Amino acid sequence: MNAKSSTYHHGNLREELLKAAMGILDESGIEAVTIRQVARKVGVGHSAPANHFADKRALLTQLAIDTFIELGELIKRDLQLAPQGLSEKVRVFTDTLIEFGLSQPNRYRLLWRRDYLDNDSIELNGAMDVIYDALLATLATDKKSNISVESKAIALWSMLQGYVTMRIDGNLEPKQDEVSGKDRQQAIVDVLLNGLID
Amino acid sequence: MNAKSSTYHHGNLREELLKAAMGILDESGIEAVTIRQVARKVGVGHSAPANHFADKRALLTQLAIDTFIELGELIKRDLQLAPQGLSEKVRVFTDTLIEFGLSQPNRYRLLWRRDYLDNDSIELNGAMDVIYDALLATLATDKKSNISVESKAIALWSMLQGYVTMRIDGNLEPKQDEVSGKDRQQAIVDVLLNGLID
DNA sequence: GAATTAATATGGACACTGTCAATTTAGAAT
DNA sequence: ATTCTAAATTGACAGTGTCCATATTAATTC
Repeated sequence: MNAKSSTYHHGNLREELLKAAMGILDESGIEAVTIRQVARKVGVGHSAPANHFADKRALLTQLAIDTFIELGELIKRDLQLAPQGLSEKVRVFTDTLIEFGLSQPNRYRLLWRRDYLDNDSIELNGAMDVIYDALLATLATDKKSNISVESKAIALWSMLQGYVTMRIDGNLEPKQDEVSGKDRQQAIVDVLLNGLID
Repeated sequence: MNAKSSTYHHGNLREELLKAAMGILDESGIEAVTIRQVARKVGVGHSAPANHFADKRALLTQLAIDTFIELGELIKRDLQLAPQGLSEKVRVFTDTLIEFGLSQPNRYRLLWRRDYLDNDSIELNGAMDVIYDALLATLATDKKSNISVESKAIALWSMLQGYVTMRIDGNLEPKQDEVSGKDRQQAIVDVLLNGLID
């Protein structure tokens, strides 16, 4: 009844669990996110989370949804501030996404760990579509029409996905391009914009 | 002593464990590959594998090494048979890699699951380098020199990595390009070869 | 306001995991 | 033959996700 000791019913457990889980994810990676560990961090019994998340997958899916939303907001904001040209917008899109991935590696990784997520989640797919649609809309202004917008989007999306994953996993050094001296990420976007060969 | 009943010392357990583990991987995915399950399948105690693999990571790493070697052989063979032109060779490289990924999805996925693998393994990195070097060697014949070969290789490598992953995970339908009518995988290589915009 | 119902939290249990330790077996080396 | 060593065994431990019966509290109904 008093302000302190209403301990049994937490009142806000769902949010607290998500916050704790996200903290563990950031600090120690997805492997460290266990139901029991999250419960311990919040100071609650190991079965309490079951009232708010059907299973571990549901909890992780919510984390992924929140992360997609966060990333989508960033991208939409940066795209609006970007210069008008297509290549400038493409660069802003890639820069924002790469920057996010490198600064929040564990959250970014979670986005693609479909083995841990509920792939049929409407919310999850919707939050991802927001980002993909922003890319489609950007590329739709292109005049080069012998290849569909979809293929262009998939090409860029795929390249980014692969690049960020490899950078995060330490498979790729953040070196500069050996010829142009530009950042590697700028160089590979150049390749896509201008083509691989003459 | 007789041919049948020398049960205690298996004699060939390491190979059998690898075979069984690969079978489980193919059938049920990496999550299903557990030391105990593999041991059960071979018909041996749950601690027997410890004599041949220091831990689960070592076993999975060996599977990944074998898979990289297998894929490397395919790529080298197909590249030799390919026509001489650069874009033709690039297409053979991508086709072989995508075909492998789609037909052996669980093995392909394992290759990039660095959280499950011993990333410092000389053998593992060496087997991967064989493939990457083949790509570098192919691209080195290009005359377009305002971007380094490394950046080109990373761009293509990244795009393939992302594309196959998304295809395997069901994130991408195998539809044809909406304009050219070509296969999607051919279309995105077109994007890379010819550039995104005019 | 009292009684009932629904939501939420608890601790115990179960089957599973990877890994460790002590023990047994069998082949190899001396 | 005896010793040594590699390879297998079973048992144990701590950890996991999830289910279950129980306890507590909040909300709803009468």
